[in-house]
Amino acid sequence: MSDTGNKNNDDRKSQKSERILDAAERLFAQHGYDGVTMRQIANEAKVDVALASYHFGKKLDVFYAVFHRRAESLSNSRRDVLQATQENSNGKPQTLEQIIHAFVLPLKMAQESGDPGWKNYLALLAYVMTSPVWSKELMPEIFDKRVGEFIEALRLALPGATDEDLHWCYHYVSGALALTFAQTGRIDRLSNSKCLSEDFDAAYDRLVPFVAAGFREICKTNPSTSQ
Amino acid sequence: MSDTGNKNNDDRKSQKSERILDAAERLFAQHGYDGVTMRQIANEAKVDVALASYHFGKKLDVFYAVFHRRAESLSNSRRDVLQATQENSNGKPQTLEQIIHAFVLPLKMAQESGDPGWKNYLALLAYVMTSPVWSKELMPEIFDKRVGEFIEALRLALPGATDEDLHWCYHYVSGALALTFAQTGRIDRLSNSKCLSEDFDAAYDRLVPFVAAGFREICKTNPSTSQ
DNA sequence: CACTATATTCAACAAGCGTTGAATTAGCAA
DNA sequence: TTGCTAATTCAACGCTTGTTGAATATAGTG
Repeated sequence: MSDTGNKNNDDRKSQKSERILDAAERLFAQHGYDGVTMRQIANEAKVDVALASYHFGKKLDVFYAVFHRRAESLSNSRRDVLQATQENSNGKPQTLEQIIHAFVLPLKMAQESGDPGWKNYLALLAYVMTSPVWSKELMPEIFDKRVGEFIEALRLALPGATDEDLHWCYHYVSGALALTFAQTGRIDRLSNSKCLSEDFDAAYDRLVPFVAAGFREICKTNPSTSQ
Repeated sequence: MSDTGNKNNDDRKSQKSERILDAAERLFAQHGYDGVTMRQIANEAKVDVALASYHFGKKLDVFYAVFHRRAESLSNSRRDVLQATQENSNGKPQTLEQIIHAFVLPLKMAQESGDPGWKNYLALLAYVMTSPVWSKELMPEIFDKRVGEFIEALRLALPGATDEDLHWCYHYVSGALALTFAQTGRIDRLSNSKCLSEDFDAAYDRLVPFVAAGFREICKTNPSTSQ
């Protein structure tokens, strides 16, 4: 399966430069930035320790390269899916479930793409999102603007909701997603393996109605005249 | 305020040993285990670098000491609050909101205790919860059993709910809480400072009805005879 | 072939790491 | 005081870290 003789079309992707990013992605996702050494990355990628520096610069630049390799693609995919569902509902406001589904669908697709790199990347994203240090540095430049579009769509579906309510509810969604990405295996243990961390189908299919109900509960208009 | 002359009743708590744990707690919560050096801890605690090893052993033992210092206290407090509300509702099953409130109340109280150490500890807990490595090692021994009691209480309030539904919903709550503890400051930025990471009142007061509605949506009995 | 640019490895550096044994201080009992 | 013990500092150890300049291999071009 790997000894087919096609020369460099396939090899482009399996070059050492990409192998380094793959290894770093997996290791950073599991142990965090400071928990990984350049030598570990090189070992896992089966290259010399100096090669990562040659291609990407300092260790911090390796981390940035890993983070940015899939960031734009994922962020754009989320924008596209949200836009597509907006156009499909002709003028009418989308339902809450549609919006939330559009928000998580690209994540679900990434998880199920078959590429283990995507799973590692989302675990890395969970690490970045929950880190007080990295969150401030890396989330604004690419992912925060998508949140703004998401919130605007929600505002249309939930007229009368306050900014505070919308953002706190989004915050809960964000946390639930991050813990799902992180794949800690805790739910497996707590549920006696009735739930599995890798079962993203189960996680996402319940997440959408769960948070939709939560949004409706928090953002319902205050009872003024019962209408 | 700090130059009162009482000799050793107050000083017991401000001894260097405790100062080391306080410093380590703050640093570990912000930068993770590998992002902190023994010398940073000693600097922040204003003691010699060898003192932490003298009191606690290796760096890993310092981390364990920090984690365990408040773990039992927090875990027991959660058990007590849950038991107390169970006894107050005489035999009748508690409402969802009561159960969830009992689950988060000790966390809210810890945050608002005025001791900045508790804020740092909960941020450390978020770090541990979301780390694939630490979660497996540290969550089972103390915190996981409380989750079992919590789920059992939920099962009474939500008859007919499956184990899978209950655990996935708990997973969402857990993630939302972790991101709240982590205090990344992201919600401040996204909401143009209309929401504040340190505003745990706002976070918890919305969290309870939010997840209660989510639980009801997911765990509602399949429509058999409308009752 | 030679030439060149790129890719990769080798070897080594200075700095920082966790840890520890010896020396010093502080606290307290006799 | 003296003696004893715990607490704290000092100084240094061996090791690992990220990084880099020189050396070597590889691939493509003429």
